[in-house]
Amino acid sequence: MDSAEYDLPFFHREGFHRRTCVVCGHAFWTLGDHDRCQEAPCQDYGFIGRPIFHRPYALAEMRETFLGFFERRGHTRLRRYPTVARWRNDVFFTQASIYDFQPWVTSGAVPPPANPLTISQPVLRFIDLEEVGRSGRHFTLFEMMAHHAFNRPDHEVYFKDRTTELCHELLVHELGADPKLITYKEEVWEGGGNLGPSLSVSARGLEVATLVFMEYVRDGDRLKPMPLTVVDTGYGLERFVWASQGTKSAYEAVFASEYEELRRTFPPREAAILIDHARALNFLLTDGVVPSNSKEGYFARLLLRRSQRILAKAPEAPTLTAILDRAAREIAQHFPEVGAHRDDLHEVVQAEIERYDEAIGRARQTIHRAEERASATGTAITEENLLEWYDSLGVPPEVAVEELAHPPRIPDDFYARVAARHENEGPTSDYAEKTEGLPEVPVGIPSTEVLYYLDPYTVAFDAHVVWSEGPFVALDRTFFYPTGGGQVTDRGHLGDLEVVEVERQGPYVLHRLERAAPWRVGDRVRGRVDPVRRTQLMQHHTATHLMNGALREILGPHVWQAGAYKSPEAARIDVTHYRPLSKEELRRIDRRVNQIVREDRPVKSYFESRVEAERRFGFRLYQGGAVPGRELRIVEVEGFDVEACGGTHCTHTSEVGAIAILGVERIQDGVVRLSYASGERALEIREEHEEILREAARRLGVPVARLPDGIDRLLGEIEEGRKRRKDRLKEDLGVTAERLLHDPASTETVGSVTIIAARLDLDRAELMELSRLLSKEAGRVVLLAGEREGRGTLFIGSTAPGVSAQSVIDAAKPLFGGKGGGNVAAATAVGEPGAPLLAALEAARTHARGAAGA
RNA sequence: GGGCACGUAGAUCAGCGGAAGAUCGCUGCUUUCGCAAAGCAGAGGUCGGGGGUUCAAAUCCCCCCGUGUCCA
Repeated sequence: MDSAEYDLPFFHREGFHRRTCVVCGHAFWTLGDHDRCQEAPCQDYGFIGRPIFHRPYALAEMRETFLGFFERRGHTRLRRYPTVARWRNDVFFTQASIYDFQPWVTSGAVPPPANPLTISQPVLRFIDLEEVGRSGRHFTLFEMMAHHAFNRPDHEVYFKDRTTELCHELLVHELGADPKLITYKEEVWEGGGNLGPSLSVSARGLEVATLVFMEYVRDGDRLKPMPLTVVDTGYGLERFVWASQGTKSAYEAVFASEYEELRRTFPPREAAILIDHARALNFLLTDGVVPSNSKEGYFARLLLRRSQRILAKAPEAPTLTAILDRAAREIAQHFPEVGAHRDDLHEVVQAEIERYDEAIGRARQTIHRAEERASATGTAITEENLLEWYDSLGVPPEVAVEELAHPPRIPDDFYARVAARHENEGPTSDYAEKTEGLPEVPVGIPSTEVLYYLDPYTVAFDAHVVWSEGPFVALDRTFFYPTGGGQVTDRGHLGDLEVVEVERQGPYVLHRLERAAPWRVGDRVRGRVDPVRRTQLMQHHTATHLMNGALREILGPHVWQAGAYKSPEAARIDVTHYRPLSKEELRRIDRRVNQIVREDRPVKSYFESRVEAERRFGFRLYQGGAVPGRELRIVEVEGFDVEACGGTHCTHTSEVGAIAILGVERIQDGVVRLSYASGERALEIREEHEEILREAARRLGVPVARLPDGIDRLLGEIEEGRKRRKDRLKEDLGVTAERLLHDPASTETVGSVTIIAARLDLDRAELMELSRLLSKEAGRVVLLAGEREGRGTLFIGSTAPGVSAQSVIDAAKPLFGGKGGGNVAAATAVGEPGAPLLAALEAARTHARGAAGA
């Protein structure tokens, strides 16, 4: 990056000089007399005991100071976004304040909610997990304070110069830092194909802020200017608080009395982990993450189980829920949604603790059995076992070691070795910003005016073609709803041609036709949306909102939508929940949604400013993920459910018709899926189901009401028949056994051994069973030959000590081309088709006599 | 989303190529006024489902389903 990028008028106005750090070699700007950039590790911490700011600030006070400062300088204060970045598929969590505005706002597709803006965004950094409590400055969750500006060519807000000036003013004038302490180190930021210069702001060894200027797009080796430049700043609130207090670690400054209370029971590191995790968990759980074994849920589980493990060491410690409540009280002062719904949160946590206990309990048995086996075989439990148990059973090594009488040493690089086990795993193809082969619409084409929001019932309209390529057509206006928000595409006709798919491409709605479009730009076409399909989609979409509302009402506010799909045939919603739904819960949900339908509540769809909508409804709005834009489209089922949603909806709940729940399944740990249908489809499906029931009842010859009994009876009969056949076979074989024992032709005695030989028409399993009956007493050798489908089978059983069934079969095998084997007690072989089975039986007899006589 | 482990009697599990087992629970009998307990006898299994390899599969291989767990 060209050094001119950093040569800001502000630096010259204020009299900064540009230096080069003698340690890291980076250039930096300063008013002081530094030869180092003031950032760790080039510079040791110098602020411990020597605060950077003019007085100590508490967390809330510092947050307010920051936001107020930028508000007074023309920034709009925004509320935080959820910590779970449901609106993106490349990450699980919001990891920086700018994530709130990616990709739509930063790409220019959607105007920013305010410009410039300031925000305190709680962000999660699981990468730092191991450092928490160790480094003194890392947090799993921290508040990234930021001011952002988005500059278009026709509307420049501010960029590098003003950003740096604001930062400096904050540090020096607002917080009273000595201007000579501060350094602005030149760095290059790059991410997602964009890059630009950045300044990292440090004082006395502590980096307090990063000022990033997203300015270029990488185009091969060259840099192209971005149409929209972005000021992306990040100020660590916790670091500011720490810098103002100069305490030994950041935790004391940030968590104050909370931390002190835990320190009475725990050493510094553990106290820090507990309080840090409690804060992160409060946000995660409030934002609808349910602990589970995959995706977002796993991180909640990780924090929860880690905390629980620490707590288990100290019986006198408060419970996890108590610690969470304590932390929530602090957080709720600024983020009131975090303090709400405590009982529900307790249940989620309690359920997870129980599951953890169960997992460890199960693992304990496995560990004990493994140790018993090891001591029996004279081997030892190894480090490898510890790794295995952690990986597959979830047993932390220190827990495993406690269970063992002769434990191995826990390797120092335990977790590194766990990571190594996972090294060769397949790639996670997450970054799926799919464009699905839609054609690019050239610049300059007027964007599509979408009409379906004006009136979801209008299905016929006239419009003009503004662009077309092959089967794709863009119109100046359309009533066709494109695939989006889990609602599948409208279909219908443009002119005489069928519209098979409608999709959104930036500001355009593209209609895909059954074949190439015959029209030219400017042609007028008649559009007709398939009204039956549209109606069904609207009913399913509105029904989905009703389900969502009822689920939250009945299961609790931890329920968040984790996905939804509405097709003309049926709809489904996936929600976060920590246990399978009971029959009773399902019944109540069914009753409730249908009650709301009958109540014929108005469903209002309207646009409202984000700020106002969030103020009125909170973050519950973002059930389908955060929605961009200054204006939100709100779909409100009066007094029941409100969501930000772009779909087409009924205007009254009664239009949904009946809702029929078709199925519930646990699609993943922590996520439950409900399938249902409404309107005509509900009736159709009910009819189909009834027909199936009637037909089943007819075939069973019972009335529908007695179907379950009928099935029981049928199954009972099958079972009984099976048992009877088995008994009969046993009986028949018993008779055969008696006959053989008393038939001199088949029985002979050699010394103390009785040899029984016979040829029978039985299969292998039957021969085995018969042999078993014949050799109940010791000193018997049983030689049985059977033939089925032209292939002879020989079965040998022996309870005579000197006669090995294996060796008998080996002696007989060559005579009938037999293949097989066995052990001393039993052996079997099957011969070639047509081979002399009797000769083999004779050979077996001869061998048995020899062995018995010897 | 990926790796690993697991799925055998009502429950907990053993068996890991050659004739399906143990413990607890259950049923009956003996003993007892009764209970607990003990002894004896017995019932209870498509070894998660489907393919394949093999003379032979609970056991080895592949696919699917379910559960647990670790990692992103």
